[in-house]
Amino acid sequence: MTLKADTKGRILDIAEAAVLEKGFEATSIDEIVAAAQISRSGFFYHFKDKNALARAMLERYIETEDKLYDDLFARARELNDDPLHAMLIGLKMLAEMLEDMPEGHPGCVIAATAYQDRLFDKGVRELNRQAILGWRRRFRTMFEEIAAVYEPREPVDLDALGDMVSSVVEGGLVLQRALRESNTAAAQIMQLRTYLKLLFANPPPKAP
Amino acid sequence: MTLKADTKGRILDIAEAAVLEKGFEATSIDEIVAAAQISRSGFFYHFKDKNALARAMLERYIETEDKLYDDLFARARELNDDPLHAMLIGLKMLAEMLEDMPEGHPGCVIAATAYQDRLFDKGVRELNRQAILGWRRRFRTMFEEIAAVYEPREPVDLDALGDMVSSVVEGGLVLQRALRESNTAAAQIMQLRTYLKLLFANPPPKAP
DNA sequence: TGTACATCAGTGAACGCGCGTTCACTGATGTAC
DNA sequence: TGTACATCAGTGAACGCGCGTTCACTGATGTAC
Repeated sequence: MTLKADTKGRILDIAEAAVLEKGFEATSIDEIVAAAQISRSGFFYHFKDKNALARAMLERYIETEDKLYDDLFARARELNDDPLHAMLIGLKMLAEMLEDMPEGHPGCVIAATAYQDRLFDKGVRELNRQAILGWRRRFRTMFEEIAAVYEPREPVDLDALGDMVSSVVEGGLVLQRALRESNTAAAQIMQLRTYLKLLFANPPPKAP
Repeated sequence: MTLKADTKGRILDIAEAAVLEKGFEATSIDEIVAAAQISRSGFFYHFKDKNALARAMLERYIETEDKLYDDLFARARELNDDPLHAMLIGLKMLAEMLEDMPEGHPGCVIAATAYQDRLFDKGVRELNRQAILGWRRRFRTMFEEIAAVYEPREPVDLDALGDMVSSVVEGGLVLQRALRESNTAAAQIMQLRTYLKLLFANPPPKAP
């Protein structure tokens, strides 16, 4: 990994932005290498074919997103040790983050590839699937912790509730892109937050 | 519109299915005409170019979806004249409909094109935008009616709540596609339903 | 310190295939008088 | 009822351009002895 160049990372940045605007098939290697200021063969030095680019793009995106969630909810937990309040703080921070992006959040690579999955091999599709399942587990664990303290007011499937974080983000981003607004996704996260407040409104059974 | 043929409708059916699997650019006119059993030039008799296909596809999809919402929530309202309960019944029916599709719901054309919008002209993008805004208005009106009877327990932005129906459907479908499950979207709608139950749980102020 | 070789990060030219689109044409059905 | 013309729903061949991929090659840097 050279300091100055990092051509591979540059290619991935360019590809990601282009894929979110036009889709994978419509993003040509020619346009990528032109923007990255290398030759076509330079591209094939880094990626054996176009599918390898898709896989690398997804792997990097998932890693980044996982780390973001790790950091964000860890910080939230530092601010308040109660699992419910930590979750509410984390969602607020997530909403603020999305709203503060100058050009609006560009969208989610997972959603983009989910609607083009026949273009990719089984490995890429499985990567996508595992990412979503990972988020389900992540948030389910957090909701279990909350439900152990605050009894839910309505019966609730914790897997579905875990999925709801991803679902609301993905749905919000679809709407935001289609509307060409910049705060739709943040508003949807705030709705989820209100839902959780109402769902877990019962005070802890035993206050020490 | 010939009875036997309806070639144009057949083309749109085939194109829609293909676009949801691979995206618009990767769906070739050749594969469409092969499936529709006409020649390439037959395609260009019905659509002046590929962008016209996209527009027609979206127009038809939006019309179908609007009619579906019209029918579904009208039926729900017939079953219960209370606006809240009608909404809850409507959402349940929507969830059941999604869950009962044998192959799982194929996905939403709006979402697919939202992540490929640079491929289309301004007209198509605006069509997309207006569809989402139409759904926002539709559901906002219904929520206003509900809020006039049941005071919300938490302050809530009714535009965002209106968007939430689309958002949860879109998000659920993204997850469902990525997971290759068939009931994810339905489960998300049921979460929204629980949210609404909690949000509008206060009984009507004046029972007659 | 010098030399030999290996690896890294590319270049430039060429390939053939598939794509969207155009064009002149056609046979069946509908309409005017 | 017959004829002339128009419209509908296509066909078949050809077009040129852009795409992903391959191949032989290269100059700079790193490593072994």
